[in-house]
Amino acid sequence: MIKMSKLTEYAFMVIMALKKSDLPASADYLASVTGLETPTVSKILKLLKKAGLLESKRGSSGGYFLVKRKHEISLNDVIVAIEGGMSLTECAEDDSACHLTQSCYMSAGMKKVNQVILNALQSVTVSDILDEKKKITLQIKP
Amino acid sequence: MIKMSKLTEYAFMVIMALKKSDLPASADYLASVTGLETPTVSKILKLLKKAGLLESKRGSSGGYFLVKRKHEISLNDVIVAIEGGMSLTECAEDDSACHLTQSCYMSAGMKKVNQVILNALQSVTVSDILDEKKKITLQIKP
DNA sequence: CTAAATAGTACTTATTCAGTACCAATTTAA
DNA sequence: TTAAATTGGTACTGAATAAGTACTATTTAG
Repeated sequence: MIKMSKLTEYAFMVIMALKKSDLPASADYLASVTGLETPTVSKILKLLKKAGLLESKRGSSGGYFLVKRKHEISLNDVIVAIEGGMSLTECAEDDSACHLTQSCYMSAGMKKVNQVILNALQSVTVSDILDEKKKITLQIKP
Repeated sequence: MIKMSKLTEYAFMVIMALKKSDLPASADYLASVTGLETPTVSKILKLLKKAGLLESKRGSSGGYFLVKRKHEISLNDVIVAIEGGMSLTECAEDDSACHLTQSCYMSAGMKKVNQVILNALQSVTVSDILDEKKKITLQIKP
């Protein structure tokens, strides 16, 4: 089964747990709210920060807080932050990644498929995922 | 990086190598054509057969042959055959797969995103991937 | 100064992936 | 009828990746 890693799933839960308030939330607090282990939450928070999705404040009463609203964070943003993105094949994003390039001609076609999937992932935001009532309508252009 | 497994990539190469003729091609022959190892090709062929994408004939001058045309085999068919499909999260296809169902509400939204990706994978055929000149135009409906 | 919290690194364990090996069953062709 | 070619199935091994854990340094508020 092709799927996102557990860590990425957890990342959505962590983002979910972050309120829009400017008060930083500690890794410990987020762990207790989500039911995940603190080190796991901590690892996720660092990756999300590195990707610019949230900021942190050190020291006592420090913690993490979102710098974007949930409807400004796409599914793709989170996937890129945690596992470096999504691409059906290596060659579709880097032609030199395959030593069979000479005998294999999937690359061009795969790129197009990847683009479609990428568009889908970019069109859906975290807030879309959380709000079950909102209809997700996607406009995919080839 | 979320991506298909190597075996799935190889599966496309193997299908590519199969001519539309009714003459069966042996695993050995397909290995030499694709540059892959025979046992690897053999494993792929068995999975593809199990999924109904091709048939086999035993004995001397036996081998494997396609039962569908390449434009009738979708990207999704191959992914399902080799690795059981694609679903961003377990919960999106099986609610019982997650013990956090009580506290996590991604499921409904994820299902929608998965549906979009599934549509994309079903809309593209093997022959689309191989023919670089053909424009892939997708009609995705929410 | 002290407590609380992030930052960073390194390590361990579990799971999956990729590849290999072997033998049984079947069919064709000589 | 016999031998060679080929699929069918299972089991195994090593490598790569993922997941979780542990420890220490750094920063900040009070």
